[in-house]
Amino acid sequence: MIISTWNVNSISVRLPQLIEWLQTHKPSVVCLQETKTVDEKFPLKELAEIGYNCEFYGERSYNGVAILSDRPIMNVRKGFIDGDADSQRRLIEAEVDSVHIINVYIPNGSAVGSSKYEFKMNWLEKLRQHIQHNHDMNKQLVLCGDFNIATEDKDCYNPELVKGTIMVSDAERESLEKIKSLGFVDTFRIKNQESGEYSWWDYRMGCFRRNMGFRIDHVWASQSLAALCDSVLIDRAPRKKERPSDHAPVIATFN
DNA sequence: ATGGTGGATGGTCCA
Repeated sequence: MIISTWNVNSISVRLPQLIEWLQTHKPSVVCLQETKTVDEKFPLKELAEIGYNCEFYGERSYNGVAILSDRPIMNVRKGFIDGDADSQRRLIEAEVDSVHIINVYIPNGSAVGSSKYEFKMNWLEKLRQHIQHNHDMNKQLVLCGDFNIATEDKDCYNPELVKGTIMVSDAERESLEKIKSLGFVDTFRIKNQESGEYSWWDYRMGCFRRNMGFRIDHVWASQSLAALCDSVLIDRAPRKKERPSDHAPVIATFN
């Protein structure tokens, strides 16, 4: 079973690339972030034509998440249960073949100390409480998406240069670690301890060409599911295309 | 310290 995640930065712009990518890799599940479209305009038919069911939670211009699968998507939930913080659509969850999937687009946070940073920190705490109250870590559970946090120094291109800034600050990492300590494993790190593998590169300053990136897109799994993890790959191919998303897909394969 | 680029949108906001 392949479970993947991809911040597409507009599903309407990226639809041809997404369709090609789905047909190449045939993932059982792909979690999308930054779809940037209202639900009425989600390209349901085009994706159904290539055999994918879709559940989505979008809004105009910003944010938006979706879960696509070639299998039935069950028990879909959108947003936080208490309804708060739903002004931004960043969370969708479902079950596929008895695997519980939580797809998140964690706020970017702009700059440490800004109001958006405060929103990010609050959202992280809200996510932790949500998982603690609504999920069973003893089940097969996935938390994946664009986390907008590089968890270790080796997950960014120049740790000294970016130390303490957005996506790598201690407070962000600690808040994310609290979620991880509920019982998640970073599947990418099960078999790969190397630095220099990133999932996001800024469009500006030729960052991709110079591999100035961050590994901020993650597939985390509960212990029982992580034990079945075969491989995790960051697929840089779509990032090399014309008009790419600034993020690369992450592909996790489970037995 | 600033700017660079890309998407949605229709003058800026967000990343």
